[in-house]
Amino acid sequence: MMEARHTSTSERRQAQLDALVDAAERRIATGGIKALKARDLAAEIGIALGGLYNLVPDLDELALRVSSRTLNRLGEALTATADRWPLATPDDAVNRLVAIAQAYLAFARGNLSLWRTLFELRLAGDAVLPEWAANDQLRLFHHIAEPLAVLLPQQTEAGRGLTARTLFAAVHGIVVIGLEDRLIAVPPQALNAQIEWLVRATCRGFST
Amino acid sequence: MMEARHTSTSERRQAQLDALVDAAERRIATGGIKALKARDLAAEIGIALGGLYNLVPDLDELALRVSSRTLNRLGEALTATADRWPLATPDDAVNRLVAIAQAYLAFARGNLSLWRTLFELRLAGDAVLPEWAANDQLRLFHHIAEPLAVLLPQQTEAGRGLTARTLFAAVHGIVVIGLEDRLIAVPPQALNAQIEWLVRATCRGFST
DNA sequence: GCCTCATGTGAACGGCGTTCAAAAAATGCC
DNA sequence: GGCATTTTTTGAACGCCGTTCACATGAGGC
Repeated sequence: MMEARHTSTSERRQAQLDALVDAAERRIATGGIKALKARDLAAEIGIALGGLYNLVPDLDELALRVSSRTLNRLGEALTATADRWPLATPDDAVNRLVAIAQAYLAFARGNLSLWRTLFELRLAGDAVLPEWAANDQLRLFHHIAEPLAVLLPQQTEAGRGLTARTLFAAVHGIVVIGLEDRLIAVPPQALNAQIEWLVRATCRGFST
Repeated sequence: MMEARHTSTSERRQAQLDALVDAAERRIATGGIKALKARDLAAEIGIALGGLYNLVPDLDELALRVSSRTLNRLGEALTATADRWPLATPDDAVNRLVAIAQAYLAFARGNLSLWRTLFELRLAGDAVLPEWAANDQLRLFHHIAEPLAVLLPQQTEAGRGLTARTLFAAVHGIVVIGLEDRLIAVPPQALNAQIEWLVRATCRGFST
């Protein structure tokens, strides 16, 4: 053991785990979740096949860790976009919502495989969602709920949360189907315009 | 060979293929696409393992055939719903669109695993979508485009087609995320109301 | 130096989709 | 019917997969 000085076992394990998640991320980004092979990963980070299971209980959890990273990068992208748009008037709110939706599309386009695995992951039977994953998601919804507070000041927090989820899901639907070449969908070059139209239309729906 | 009289080879092959797709459909409906195992299927329809590949080139195509059935049943469900709603006035059109969207949700709920495999199927690299599959999809969009013609008489056919795709994708997004227990989403009991709200809001967006 | 114990290893296991040489059945011909 | 030829069916075998576990390896305390 002991290749670097002052390196405890747990520190090395953490470094190996980081390398593993790095490798997993690269492989998913290149070849999708189907490209996550135990033997390839072990070879890439220089440990024996069985050693993987000292770092991670199974490959599903590895994909989950990659997804967590992706979700955080998505959050940063949305934050960066939101910060570029003022939020004083209702018009500002609508514009920011449009910008966020389009940033979502841009992120999905630019991180296609990683973004897809966010939703392809179906955990085995027991299906207990780790709480950190839930928190990651809640943080995303905040980006939508915030402008909604300007647009719908009279609504309750819970009501706006529901609206935020609905709006997100609708935009998400356009993006999923639009980026899926197998389906007859909104053509890729029209996606931005259609998303903008949908967001503006639903926002107009608030006032009537 | 020859167990039933006047049964040609090709007729028996067709019967076996039907039995195979039946079995595949049952297994997907029960356990999702992960439950589609070559050995189980062969045993269930009473042929040898290798015999499967006389009926179907691989399991992906089998899943595709099941998906075709599902798509057709979905089409029938939407047709039945559409037929129950008049289409004389713009108000009628909006109401019908809402009804169709909710019928889509109901179908997804009632055929969860089969409906999911419609979208989980990612065909290998070459990615040529069989034309019959494309036609199935086009027929579905017609159900949305038809009311849109009443709502947007001045628009071109192509423009309405684009709107139909966008509207479908948005509703689809709410349904996918809403029926996915892994994600924080619109709670199931609120799905109907949220879908109705979205459809009505976007329809109001047409006139302004 | 030596014992102890945590850590790392890779052969092995069970399961998967798919293939293919060989067996079996059907068909054609006398 | 009997034999040769072709078609169809069979299941053992292949290669790959995720995961496990008996064993080897090396570090830390004495």
